[in-house]
Amino acid sequence: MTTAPDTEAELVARADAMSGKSLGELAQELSVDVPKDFRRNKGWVGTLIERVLGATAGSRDEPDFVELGVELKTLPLDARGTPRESTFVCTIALDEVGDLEWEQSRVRRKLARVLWVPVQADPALAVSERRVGTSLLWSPSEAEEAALRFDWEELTGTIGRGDVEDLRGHLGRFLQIRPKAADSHARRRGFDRDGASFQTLPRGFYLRATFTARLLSDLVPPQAAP
DNA sequence: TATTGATCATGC
DNA sequence: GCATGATCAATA
Repeated sequence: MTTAPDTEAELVARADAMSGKSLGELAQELSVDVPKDFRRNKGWVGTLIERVLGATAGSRDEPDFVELGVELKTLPLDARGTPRESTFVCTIALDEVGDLEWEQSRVRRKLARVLWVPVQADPALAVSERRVGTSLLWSPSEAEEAALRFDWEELTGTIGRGDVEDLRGHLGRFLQIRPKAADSHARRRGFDRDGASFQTLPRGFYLRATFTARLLSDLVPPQAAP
């Protein structure tokens, strides 16, 4: 069990030491089995990287590195180096988010400081052969935060008006709301237009891949066009 | 083929 | 049940 890093510098040093290694190598160092695919192990890469870097495992509503206030997110990249998937941020308290301000939001807290860890996710590569890239310790720029805030206010405003059922995945420029549940039958409390409590599908905030792609393009200059 | 909606495992 | 970690897979 790796101990938690004491400083951001130590965290970054660990991330640098990890870059270039394959998931197979890292799994072997930790004596964990490598699945053939992620159909029944969807969080496997994230959990593996957590352990490598010494994040506090668990399901608490806290940053992965509590002392540092840093959140860890892996970023699955396709063969071109572009994120393949959106990034889950947090679940939504549908019965209270309408009363919150952006400053108090879980989205803002979660994204205040993030260590992005790119990992190859080209389906043509065997899981154990996929390699970890160069991590990026990131905080949103003013422009990025303003953009996220805009989406957040629009989306939570819809919830606050009692129109949660109008929320679809296509809403939101960079931040979107999609189901986040065990299955489509899951239910949790929300409020309708009349303020009456009712049961609805649990939902979460996700960052679109276009947003995370930008972060990486700031880190790695684009290759010259062929 | 990009995206949205659905789903899987685990800990407390 | 709800939080954590996400990817799968049907659809547009």
